[in-house]
Amino acid sequence: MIRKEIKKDFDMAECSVRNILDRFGDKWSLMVIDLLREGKLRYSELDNKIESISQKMLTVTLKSLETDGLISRKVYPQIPPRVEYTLTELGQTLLPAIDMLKKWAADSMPAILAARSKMATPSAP
Amino acid sequence: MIRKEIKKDFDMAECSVRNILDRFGDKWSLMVIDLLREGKLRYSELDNKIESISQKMLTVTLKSLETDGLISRKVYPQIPPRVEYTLTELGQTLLPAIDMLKKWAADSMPAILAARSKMATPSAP
DNA sequence: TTGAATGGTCAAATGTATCTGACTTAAAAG
DNA sequence: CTTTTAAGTCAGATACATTTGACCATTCAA
Repeated sequence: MIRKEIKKDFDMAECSVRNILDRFGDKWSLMVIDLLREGKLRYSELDNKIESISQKMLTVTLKSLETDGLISRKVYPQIPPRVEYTLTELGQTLLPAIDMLKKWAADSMPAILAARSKMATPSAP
Repeated sequence: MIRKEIKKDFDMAECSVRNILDRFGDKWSLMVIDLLREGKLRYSELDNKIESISQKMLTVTLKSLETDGLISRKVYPQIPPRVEYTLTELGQTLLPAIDMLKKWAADSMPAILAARSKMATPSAP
């Protein structure tokens, strides 16, 4: 997402790993979706929970997720403004896949760390 | 992956979406794994199948996947050289998650495209 | 003796995702 | 009259992923 390639909108025929990464391979999109799984969150709440994100990227990420119909944005015409974000039904359908990835990461971490330290000492004396 | 953050090796406790993206959020890693699902492939075969990848990025991607124990690299001491890459068992465990993502993308594409065109014409005239 | 093929490496240039910091709007509180 | 708040916007700088193009070693075939 965010990239130009998206506009080249995705090739129904190919539907490869590339399309997924074009959408979610950025730094924040999946994280925002994951945070919204429990319900509504305001802009500032997301900002606090993620901490390291810049305002600009939070705005950009939320906008692109909204454009794709994965989250919805509700504005309350108050002062100061109040904006709440929730997952749409479409957005919710992504959660099982995210969970699977998270589970894979949790299960595989020991093996990955082991492989990595093996590379550090390639059967050295 | 490839980024520095990886070295900061990943926080067993957090195990969030971030760790996954730090590993696979790049442009090529998941694609390589997906291509290797059917069996061995030589360097040049991967190069041909992906087309748009540069030699350098193919090398870098393969090396980092090997370091993480997801693929294995077998060199045949011939001239000209022959190098074959295969998924390790660990690498294979990632396939179901990839499949789930691909299925999600295929299923959700119509809805995403619809949402996107709705944003293009926000109930205008 | 030149060229092709394989699996690379390296330096430098490019592209683009992301960050920083300043600014905005409107009302309400001090 | 100044500050605070929420949810942004904008310009400019930075970081880093990726590409381009040159190069290497070795052997066989022309």
